[in-house]
Amino acid sequence: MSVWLGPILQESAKLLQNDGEMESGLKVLWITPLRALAGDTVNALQTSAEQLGVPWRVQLRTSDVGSSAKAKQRKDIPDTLVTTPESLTILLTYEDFRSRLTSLRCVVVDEWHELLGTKRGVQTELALARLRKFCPELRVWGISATLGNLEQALATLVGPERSRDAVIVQGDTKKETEIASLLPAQIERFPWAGHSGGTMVGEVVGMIDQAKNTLVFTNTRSQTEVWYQAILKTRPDWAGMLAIHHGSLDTSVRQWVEERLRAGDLKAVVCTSSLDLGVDYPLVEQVLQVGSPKGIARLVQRAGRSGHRPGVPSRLTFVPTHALELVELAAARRAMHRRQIEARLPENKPLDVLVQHAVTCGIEGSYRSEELLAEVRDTTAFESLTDAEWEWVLKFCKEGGESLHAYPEFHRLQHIDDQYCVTDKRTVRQHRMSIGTITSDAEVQVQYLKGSKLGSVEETFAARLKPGDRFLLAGKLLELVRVRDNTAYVKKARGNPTAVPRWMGGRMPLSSELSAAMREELAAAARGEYREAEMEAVKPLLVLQQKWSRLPSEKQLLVEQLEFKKRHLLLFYPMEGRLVHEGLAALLALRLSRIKPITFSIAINDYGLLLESVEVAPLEELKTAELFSIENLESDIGESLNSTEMAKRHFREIARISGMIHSGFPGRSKTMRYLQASSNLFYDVFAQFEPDSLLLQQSRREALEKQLEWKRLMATMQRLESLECLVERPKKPTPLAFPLIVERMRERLSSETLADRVLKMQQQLEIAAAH
DNA sequence: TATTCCCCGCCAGGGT
Repeated sequence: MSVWLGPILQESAKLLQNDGEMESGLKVLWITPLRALAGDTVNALQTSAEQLGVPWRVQLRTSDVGSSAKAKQRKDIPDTLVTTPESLTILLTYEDFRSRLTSLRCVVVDEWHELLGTKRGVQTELALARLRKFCPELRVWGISATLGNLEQALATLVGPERSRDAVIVQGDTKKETEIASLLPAQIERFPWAGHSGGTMVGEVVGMIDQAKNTLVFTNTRSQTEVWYQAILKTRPDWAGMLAIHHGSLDTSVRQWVEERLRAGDLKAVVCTSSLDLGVDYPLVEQVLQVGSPKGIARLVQRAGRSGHRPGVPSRLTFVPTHALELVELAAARRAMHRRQIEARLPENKPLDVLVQHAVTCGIEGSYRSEELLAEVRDTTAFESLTDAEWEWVLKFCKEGGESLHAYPEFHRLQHIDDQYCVTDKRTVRQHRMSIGTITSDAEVQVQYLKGSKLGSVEETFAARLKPGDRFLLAGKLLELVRVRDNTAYVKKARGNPTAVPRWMGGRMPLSSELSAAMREELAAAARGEYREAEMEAVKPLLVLQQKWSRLPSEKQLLVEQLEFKKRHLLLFYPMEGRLVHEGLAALLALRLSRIKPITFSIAINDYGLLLESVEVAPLEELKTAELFSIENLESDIGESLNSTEMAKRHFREIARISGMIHSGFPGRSKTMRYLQASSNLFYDVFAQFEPDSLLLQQSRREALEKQLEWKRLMATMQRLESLECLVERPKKPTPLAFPLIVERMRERLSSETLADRVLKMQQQLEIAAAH
């Protein structure tokens, strides 16, 4: 970070000097998406200012700043303010803030790639449009990691009007990134399926031992807990030098880990992407990645945690958890060298965020409809907002729309003398408390009886625990004593855990770019070209796939049909990530069952999908074109999946952001059940009284896009339609089929029985392969 | 809703 701040501050100081006499007041506003980054940014900016001889006061404004300090700050404003999008929006609700902005010359948005493509990004766009209106001469700078769509990122940051005159400045030092893999000694003995990577613990411990310090990235929070225990079991002498870091640990625990890491006295930290960003650790020598990186950008980002200095290469070692992940890695490396980094696509017209903004602006002062509309259209997100949509938004803020007008608490905006404003004190207070676009599931805090906090688990997990049950959190074995007031009180325990908490995170699919690169790598293997070390390692398995079935070229789609344990299996391998496969599986099952009434069971992973049935599926009777036709796609999806239920669940987010439901005070959230129940109620009321409500429409659209990757599904179907369909009838489950069959079994078996069964199946297959 | 499944944010005003 310090690499960047110097020149940026110098530039801004120069520009300000050119503007003539320096006024007192706020000059630079620095927006960062991360609170953890804000404190360091303040220090770095203050140091740079002193070195440059610019007598500027730099201050922090986030939730970490106490309310009295915040109140003082509003009267005696510093020269530079470092803040988050949420805190900035709250500032924009104060009527005195506008008058303090006359001296503002420059806004810097740090880590813009993190905000772009999210509703937080849209919130930032709207805030920037306000600031530009208050200070027309404002300069806007963004700092971003490499992205597949930098031009679009720029346009979104500065707004449609100015994007032609805006410029992209790239660093001239090329960062070297080296990616290697821990290759299993014998690929035949290496798991064909699974995800934990347990077989690699020994090798990982060896790697950690050789380096001064290591970050071990895993894909899930529960995986960090399991890996932490596994490493410690192998090397008990590392107790105290090994730490754990993920998003469900208490801030105090995380800060302690970050400080120890910075001081350089930790051997290793097992973490999730909670350490992707944030504080810079020049001391990190080695980065390991356990399991699929899912995308090229993520891989590069994580590698970048090591060698965080100019001129020093970043290095990452990949630890596969099953054989096909080696293909992923080989593909990711080649894509990285071609600079094929994923794009982050900006959100388009999320009206829930606009509803929130319209109320925010009405608190700051009063406005005329056309006036705010023009300002809002000055963002890329709402550039194409129609008059009718805007009228609907205002009406919704004014009287809760068609459905809620009987309830005075939804009459948030008043319309007086052609001006809109908020007058009710309670509305103001409630609105400030619920500003922001991040919605999360209700969690139960976990703390010792003595009082120190450890972190949180999901409500559903806590509900299943009985006093005396033991579970892992923050690398410790804990025993539940009691649950009270949304807090689980625990004490240290001995023995083995009875449960490992699982958190429902997002279901990250393999990115389109990585999927495409993977298909290309497999196609090369089909031609006999094994171009990377990982591909050489996995070669025996791919040769087996070819022998028992086929490896498809990029112009072919492989379909396998086989009988297994008296069931008929139909397997497709589009390699498009799990979300697309989920929609596709439901759709194919529906279209096949129209020809012949069959019930299918479905399994999916990032590589393909499985349809299982008692009777054989009528595959020959459908042409590829009919199977993958995008005609009637929407109604077929609606019929095959419960898309109303999907939209209903998603509506909770929209109801929260648009201010229909409130989650209570920070840290004292109402329970999930309550929130889901009230958002369901709102959904039903809307569906009955205002079925064409724009927020309902948004909910349907977003549910499809976020839970099924709708656009990608359409593109996939068009791609599949044009491919040659290869139908193979292997006698045994092939290496590609195997993980899907395991996935299918998972639903019926406990995890231990499953592990045994997988081992047995694989051994049988190995014997078959030997012959 | 499901279970392998990242991360990120957060009031105000008056009292001591």
